[in-house]
Amino acid sequence: MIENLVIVESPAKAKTIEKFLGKDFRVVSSFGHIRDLSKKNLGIDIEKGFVPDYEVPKDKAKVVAELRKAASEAKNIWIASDEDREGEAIAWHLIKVLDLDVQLTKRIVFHEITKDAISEAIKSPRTVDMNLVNSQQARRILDRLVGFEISPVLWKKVQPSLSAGRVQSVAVRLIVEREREVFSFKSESSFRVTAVFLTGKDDGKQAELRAEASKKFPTEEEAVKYLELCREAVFKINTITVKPGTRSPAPPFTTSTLQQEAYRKLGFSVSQTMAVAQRLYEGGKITYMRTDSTNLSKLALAKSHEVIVSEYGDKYSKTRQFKTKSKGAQEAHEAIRPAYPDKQSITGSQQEKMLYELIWKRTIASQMADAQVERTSISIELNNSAVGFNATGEVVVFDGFLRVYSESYDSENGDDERYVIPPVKKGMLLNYDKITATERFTSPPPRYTEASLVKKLEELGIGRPSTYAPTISTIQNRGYVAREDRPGEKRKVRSVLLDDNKITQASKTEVAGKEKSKLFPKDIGMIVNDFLMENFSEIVDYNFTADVEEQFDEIAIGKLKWTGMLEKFYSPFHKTVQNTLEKKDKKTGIRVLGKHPETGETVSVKMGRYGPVVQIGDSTNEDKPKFASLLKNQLIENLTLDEALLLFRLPRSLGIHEDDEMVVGIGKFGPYVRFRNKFYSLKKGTDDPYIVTMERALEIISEKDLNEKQKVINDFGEIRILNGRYGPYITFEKKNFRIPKGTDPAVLTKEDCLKIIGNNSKSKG
DNA sequence: CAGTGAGCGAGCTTCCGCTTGACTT
Repeated sequence: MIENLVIVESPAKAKTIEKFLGKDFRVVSSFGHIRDLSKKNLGIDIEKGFVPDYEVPKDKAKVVAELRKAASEAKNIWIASDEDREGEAIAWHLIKVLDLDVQLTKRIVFHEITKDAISEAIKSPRTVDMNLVNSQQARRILDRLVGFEISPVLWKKVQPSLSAGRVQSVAVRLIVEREREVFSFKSESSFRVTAVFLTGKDDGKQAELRAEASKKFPTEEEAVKYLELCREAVFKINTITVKPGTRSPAPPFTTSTLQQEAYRKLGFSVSQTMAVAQRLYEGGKITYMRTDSTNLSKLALAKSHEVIVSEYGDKYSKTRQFKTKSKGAQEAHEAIRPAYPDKQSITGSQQEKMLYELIWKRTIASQMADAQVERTSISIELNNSAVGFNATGEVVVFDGFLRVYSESYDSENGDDERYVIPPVKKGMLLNYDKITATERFTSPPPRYTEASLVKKLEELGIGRPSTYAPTISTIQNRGYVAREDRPGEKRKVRSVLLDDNKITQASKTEVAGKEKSKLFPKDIGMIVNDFLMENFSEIVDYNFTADVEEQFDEIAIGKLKWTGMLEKFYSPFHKTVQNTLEKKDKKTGIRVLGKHPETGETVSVKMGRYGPVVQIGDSTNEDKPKFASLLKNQLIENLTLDEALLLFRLPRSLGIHEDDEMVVGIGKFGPYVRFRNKFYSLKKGTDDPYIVTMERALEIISEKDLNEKQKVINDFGEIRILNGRYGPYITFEKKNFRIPKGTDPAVLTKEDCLKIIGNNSKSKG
């Protein structure tokens, strides 16, 4: 018999807490929820008043069995799941599943994982709060109703296996709407005039003063005119203002801000960040990584203060507690911080080190003094124009937290480099060194990255720290959106230069609209989004979650009955579902592009069985309609008639070579030549499938055939030695094995190969 | 891997949030 059994949610937390509690306590973990709505069917008896049908999922059976055993051997049972809606529900499910006594089971919560906080919690146990549990049940059931009633509508009206949900459907909506904004955006250009002035040379030294004209010029002509004025002008410093300013550090990391910064500073994807953070957490190096709180424990505040004072001195320290701003935050945990703030670095993988250092810096910086800056603005007047120049500069007087950390932003143009203004005086006359008018283009709103999408969802109060990464995976797995790159397009940028009394006009090309790892909607995502907007606008409303959250909060304080809340939501919702099923047609996103210029047949584009497809003609005619698939980056939404017609020019025959036909086309992996049932990729950038000739195709074919011949170094039947991208290797039973350095692969015998295979499998297994 | 677009029908898909491994490459 054990005296006390404490159940927490996470095994790593269990380990830590057991150390603090001593011998009389055994601490075990539930690994999150242990019970959920039945997987089959809806799992809710609506007629009886939304009675949930709970079951222990297969993968939790073992955990539950172990918990049962542990519970039966303990005198007192303490449930220390998190202090939020989900945590309270976990506690209640534990009581139900383990057959515990509601009154005798002690419910406690830890606000932080420190010895003091834990001993304090043990002193004041309570019982489970059923209002809070009911608000969780309402949340769970509402999500199930939304997901399991709308998804089947999509299977019928759009495509099988699709899904809709309170969170994912809004995430898709954001991406679809942003793409449409980008698509309809019209870029405008204007000319920005910048100057480099030379200050007077009192002591023989000339300094450069960079400034920008107070006005932009809409046309090149106007810019030239202004530069002509500048050529004759006398420049005088009109005003100088110096204003002190401060900059404050950002709060410590939450899940969302960690994901954003790790993406911007380290290039980690959202799921990568979570995986690395999980390892740091399990290794006891950081606090829990799924949190919406910016709160730091007293211990962390004190430790950080010590570190800052000893490393940087007293005046760099400023203890702060940040208020969590995000909507719907539940604050069951601390912010993400180093477990031991005095450890500036750790051992581990490169990624672990980098992420840890980021967390350390952010935490420490949050406890440091404001930076003091001095912002100088200078205005320069011209004697012959009302349009003058302005120069702004910033000097850091006291670096404060900047010494350790400065936050990154998503903004594309990195104009925020700090510029130091040279010493100047009011009334000083300046000569120009050169003045440049450069064409600037307005840019469309930026497409979402995984990280900026998380930020937006958090702002809307949609999703939770534990679901940001999975949600982003889901909408990609369903094919609604994809993370893609775009090469961008070249455009001409004009400029006018005034130098040495001469005005010259020039232009160069730059690449605009280049994208790296951005979220793009796919056709099926756009079709599903439009379908949901038409039929379930309430669910995809940006405020839907916030509205229901308000009601969950009322349930949690006993002001609203959870079944009543569900009833009020469900009856109109269910009617909409049935109405949509009965009355709405199948949605294919069809667009008629026009008439075929030669045959006059209708050309349309839509979602077909195997993906987006262009169709010429229809089945009412004598001739069967013709079909062609869209290319990878084309969308149903903005395909033109010309682009559609071009798709029918492929695949095309190049003619007969040695009795066999040679065909060129575009497949999943780009343009190809097919000959004797083998596929040969065309060279990117050099070969165009629409104009490539048989002669060139033969070159490509013989090159690849030669490579393939060279690929096999030796063939022993099951075991083969091949030349790969990373050098020679052995392949055996679909597994690949590296050949030790310094070994000539050509002389290896079958026995040698078996030895290498044996060694490698041992070290792995 | 690089196609497909005739039609029928059975059986399957799906949510959000809380937790980690167990899988394969």
